[in-house]
Amino acid sequence: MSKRARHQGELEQQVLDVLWDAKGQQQGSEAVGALNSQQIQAAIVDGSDLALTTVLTVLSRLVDKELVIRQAGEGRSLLFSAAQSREQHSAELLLKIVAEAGNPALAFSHFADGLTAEDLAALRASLGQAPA
Amino acid sequence: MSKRARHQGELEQQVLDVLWDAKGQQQGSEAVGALNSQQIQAAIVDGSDLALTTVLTVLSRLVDKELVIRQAGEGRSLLFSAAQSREQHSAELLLKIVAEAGNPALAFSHFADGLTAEDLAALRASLGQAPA
DNA sequence: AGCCCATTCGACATCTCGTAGAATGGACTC
DNA sequence: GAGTCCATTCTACGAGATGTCGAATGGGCT
Repeated sequence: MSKRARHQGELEQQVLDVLWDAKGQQQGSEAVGALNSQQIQAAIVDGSDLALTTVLTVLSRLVDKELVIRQAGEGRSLLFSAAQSREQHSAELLLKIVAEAGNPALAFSHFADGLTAEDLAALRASLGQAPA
Repeated sequence: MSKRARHQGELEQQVLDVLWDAKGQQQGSEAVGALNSQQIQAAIVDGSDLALTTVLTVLSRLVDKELVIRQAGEGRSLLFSAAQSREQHSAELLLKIVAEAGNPALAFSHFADGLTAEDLAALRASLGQAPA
């Protein structure tokens, strides 16, 4: 035996991470962080040797969830890329939670209490304000 | 056949909502929003007539997840209550996302862009700052 | 002791996710 | 044009989470 089936979306997350990292280091060219299946397979650390089809299946599911974009590449190959940056994705998750929160103001207050000083400063900065 | 099985955690969410609402309107007494199974069953809108055992099963799973607290009530009955307020729970989710975000500062910036003016003001207020 | 009712157990169905072998189909070769 | 290769797609199965209950249990009460 070898790789115990990861839990709850772990593999999907790893694939997304690979794609996000690729998108991050895009150097001004055209193909913004688009990778083919084998590049993705190779980039998944984990030490485990996942079958290429496994990677493709996951990719396919991520495309269905609109988290990944699939486009034609050289010849019959396909290229995959993250639909958004890691941070845009995080922001979307944050917004969704706020939207579902009964009392956003109260939730924010608890949220602020739990943030590290560093993150707190970053948040203030992104709100375009000087620290209190 | 009748109510098609809700999707992905829908019922658990509804039960939590009932418990959160109950906790919200606690009127200073002792039993802070603690309800018994039938009260919860009755409070679940949905029009569907869920079996009491179904509600109990869900409750039991929520207790395992430590989202709900179970305590002894009158006689052999049990009382259930939300472990935290809806907002504390939201805040926890927000913090978890921030913790997993690669670049919190960037994520915050996208987050702020997506907030409504009202929520933005609330967030600023909770950071102890005056609006820009 | 026997009855009642709240609670707990055990089950089954569906969906999501990990994992991958078999089947397909187009491109390239001879 | 038939044969071969290889990327992609299909199909499948196992495990875990969740929805949904009926059957079995167990503590009180009469």
